Amino acid sequence: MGWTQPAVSQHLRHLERQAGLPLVLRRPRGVRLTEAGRALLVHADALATRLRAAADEMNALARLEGGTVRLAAFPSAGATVVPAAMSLLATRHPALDVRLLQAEPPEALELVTAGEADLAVTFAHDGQPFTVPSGLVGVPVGQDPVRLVLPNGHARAGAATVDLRDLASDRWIAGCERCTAHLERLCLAAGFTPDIRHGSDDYVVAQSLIARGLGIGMLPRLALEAFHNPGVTVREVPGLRPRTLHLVHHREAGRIPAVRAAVRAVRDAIAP
Amino acid sequence: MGWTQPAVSQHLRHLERQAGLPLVLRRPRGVRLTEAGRALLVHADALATRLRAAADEMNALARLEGGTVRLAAFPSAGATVVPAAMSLLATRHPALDVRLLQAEPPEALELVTAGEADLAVTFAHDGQPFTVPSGLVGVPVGQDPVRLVLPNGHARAGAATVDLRDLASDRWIAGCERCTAHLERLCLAAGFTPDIRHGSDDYVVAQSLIARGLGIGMLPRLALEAFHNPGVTVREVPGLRPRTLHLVHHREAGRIPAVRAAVRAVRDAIAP
DNA sequence: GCACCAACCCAAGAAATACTTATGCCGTGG
DNA sequence: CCACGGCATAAGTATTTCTTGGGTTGGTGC
Repeated sequence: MGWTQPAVSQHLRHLERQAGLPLVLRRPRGVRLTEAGRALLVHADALATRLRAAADEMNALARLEGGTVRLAAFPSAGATVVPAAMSLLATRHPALDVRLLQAEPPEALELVTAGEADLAVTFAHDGQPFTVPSGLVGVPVGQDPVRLVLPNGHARAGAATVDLRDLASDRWIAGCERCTAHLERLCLAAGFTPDIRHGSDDYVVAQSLIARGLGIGMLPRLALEAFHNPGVTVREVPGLRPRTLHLVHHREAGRIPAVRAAVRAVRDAIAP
Repeated sequence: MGWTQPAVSQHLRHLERQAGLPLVLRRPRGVRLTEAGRALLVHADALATRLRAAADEMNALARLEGGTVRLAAFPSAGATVVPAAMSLLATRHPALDVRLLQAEPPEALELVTAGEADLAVTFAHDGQPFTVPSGLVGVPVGQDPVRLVLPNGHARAGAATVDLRDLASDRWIAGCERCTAHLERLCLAAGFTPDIRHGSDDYVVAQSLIARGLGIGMLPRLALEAFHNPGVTVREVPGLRPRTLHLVHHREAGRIPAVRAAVRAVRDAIAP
């Protein structure tokens, strides 16, 4: 073990003092274990084995040959970039256990705060302040353009691009709470108050309503990548700023290999 | 645990450096274990449990609430004082496991030397040098008077005591090797060479031979306590020195509680 | 909004522990 | 008889570990 002989002697003496028993008998050619010594050796071997097991497990976690990372993502990400990222992770670190929890950004942040998720995939619309609960940090990982979604055959569906002001008299289908707020702000800037008739944060539901001509709406590209109802037409609105995607985790969690790997994978899935 | 807070912090930092992973995440109201931290905690708990088990076992051995002591004893002791001692030990330390190995003194010493017995019960006749193998120590624990054994009806059986010189023309039954040597030395001192016809270190055999009138012999009191053939008469020989009983163990074994207890018990069994 | 408090970190020094070097003893074997 | 293997002891040094006395941060109560 790279120790000198007196070091061993002193350890032994110390052990014997503590045990209150002789552990070895000194004999002509070396020492011989006493009954107590043999008993202690069994325990010592077990302890050494356990220590090694602990070190092995720490190594495995550090080298991503094990461990778990829990992702909280909003639906349209959970249907697009997150599966892509999970696929990347599966090839890079086959033993890493990745778990997905579906949650809209506010709840996703709560999950991370509560320690029930390691990483949240969130978004913020342009103009919305991107704030995270204290103790968490967020890193932007990409942008997601917002598109206008019209029923096929809508008056403006023929043009390549559409100006918001041309839609002042349309009926609207809104999305989640924050998306609705964003929509209202945009329309206000364009000089009108949108006539919101329905609301659903489910992009399949929203597209069904739109396809039936019950209104028009705005959906991010990710949602349209996840699902595109053939009854709707997608158009760009010049000047419409994309929403920003973020990854949020505990301030210190960036040092956890599993979290780092997940962050990298999501980033790579968004911008290959 | 009686530690100040920085001490804990430093230990934690050290552990994290060694593991290469964060073990806790610092949060508003205290820390929270990471996955690695939880994994390590499981190992730590197991280690602590094992350590306690080891300490408990050492304590049990030190307090004689367990453990084994192996006695090597010659037959006449094994039939008398050793069972008495074992009985004492059983009441004093019910959990102590006492094991008896039968062996004449020379082999008994070998057993102790070889580590196959912890304690040897031996004897030495007066005048015989009491030497133990180096590394072992012997403590005298009592004396065992040697008696003359005659067939009932022997010419000298009528007297209360008998002088050796009156037995110069008798036929003799000898015992073990060392007893035979002792007998020859005694007779030589009395002025004759004994006519040894038979030899047996088994005191039952020897008494059977004597009872049949095939010779006379000398037996220690312990042997006669163990067994007394009604066909023989026991007489004292004035001036005949007793043999000395010894306990022999490894030089350092005196510090082993089980051995100490056994020594005490044998001594108490001999001289209550 | 401010002060306060809890919980943690950091740096430096003090205390305790662990290890090494140097030496000695004992028993064995050539 | 001497040399050597194997261990013990003593003293000095190195290292580790703990405490003391500072901060910082973020939540909480007035």
